Amino acid sequence: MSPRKQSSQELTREMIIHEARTKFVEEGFHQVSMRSIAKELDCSHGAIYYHFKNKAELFYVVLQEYFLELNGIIDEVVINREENCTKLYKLFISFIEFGLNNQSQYESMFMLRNSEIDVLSQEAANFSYQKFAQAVQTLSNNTLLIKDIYAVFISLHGFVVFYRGYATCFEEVKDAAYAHVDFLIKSLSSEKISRSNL
Amino acid sequence: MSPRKQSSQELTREMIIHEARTKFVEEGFHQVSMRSIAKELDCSHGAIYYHFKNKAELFYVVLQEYFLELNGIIDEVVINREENCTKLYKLFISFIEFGLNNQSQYESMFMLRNSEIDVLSQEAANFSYQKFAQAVQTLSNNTLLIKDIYAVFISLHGFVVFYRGYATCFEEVKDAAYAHVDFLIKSLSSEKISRSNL
DNA sequence: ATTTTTATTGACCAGTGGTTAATTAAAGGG
DNA sequence: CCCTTTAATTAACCACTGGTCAATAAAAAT
Repeated sequence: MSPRKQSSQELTREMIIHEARTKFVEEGFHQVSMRSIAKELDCSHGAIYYHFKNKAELFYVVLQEYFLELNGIIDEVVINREENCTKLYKLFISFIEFGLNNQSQYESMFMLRNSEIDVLSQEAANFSYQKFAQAVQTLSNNTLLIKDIYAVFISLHGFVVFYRGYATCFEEVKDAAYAHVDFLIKSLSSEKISRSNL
Repeated sequence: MSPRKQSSQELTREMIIHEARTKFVEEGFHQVSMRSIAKELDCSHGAIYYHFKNKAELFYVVLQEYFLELNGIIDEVVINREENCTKLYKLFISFIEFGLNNQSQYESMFMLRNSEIDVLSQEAANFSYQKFAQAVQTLSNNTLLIKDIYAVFISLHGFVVFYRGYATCFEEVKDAAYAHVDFLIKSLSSEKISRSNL
């Protein structure tokens, strides 16, 4: 009856991305179906496959924005004019805050395994981690061991993963977050003193 | 043609659980379909629904075993005749080891959110955590704060979640695990000294 | 005006979790 | 031993999922 719409209402890549992002943020990768996106855009789901190879590729594009956002947050903290140790603290908290205020995104960015989408975004995830590690290194005046930075990252990751789904936003668990970061910084601090024999 | 099989080859709850467990361990909750289990058992997938309300309930039963296994591991470490600090170290390593050597199970036990199965196993997960916390408390001669024990648990959790999918077993990342646990214990140790003003 | 390209549809595929009427084997009762 | 009841199973069905593709019509190029 009507293959190809009139140009005024033609589907664009941006329209799809926009709708995908909206639903993705609300429901997460697995809960959003290509058909539900198509329905919202008043088109058949087949049309989306003309613009994107598959679901993973579509959401990979959406995810890019959030990797950029996270990277921007890291930059922002480092650039601030404050004490290094204050900035370090804020960096850790900001990471957790991002994770818990963007739970669907965080899941696809750092948690999914063997699901097509993570294969694509693995590089971006790695880059964000490198950025994080570099920031920590800088803010600590290069006094930290790489493996300890890794340990911090993994521990922050654990916090986000643990509270995800249980808390709906950072605000709800900020006290626990502060305590967790305190705990990690305590370890980092004791490193500088007692570590030289291992 | 043949509703109801002859008693010699009737389906039992145990047969289903056994097959479900096998596939579950290999592929994980979401990858295993009720139909694939049925196929292996030479029955229709509808038959499984006679024995189990739904997929979540079936795998919940399977998961119980692994909660017990984890609890057993915790007990074992505590009971050993060794230095408390050695046991504490082993407890942390054992948790990571369990997580990485039982990745599919760990995912359903501690990672899934809002997927029916986690609602059922939340209680068991909480119990296992309590057991872990109690063990830590005991092994540290009650010198630790609850929130620090929480922080350790979350950080260990982070390690498992992070390496899951990337490593196929504990052995592959044991060095990183040792370093991570070192990092956490360093924080716990410094607690005892410097913590009294917060 | 005609051809070519581009975007879209809708039917289709194989798969998912889950339900249910119909059926038959087994168990229980007289 | 027959008959009824109960328990277990099947197959067809539902509404979904991601993904493909021939047919088609609008738009662009000639």
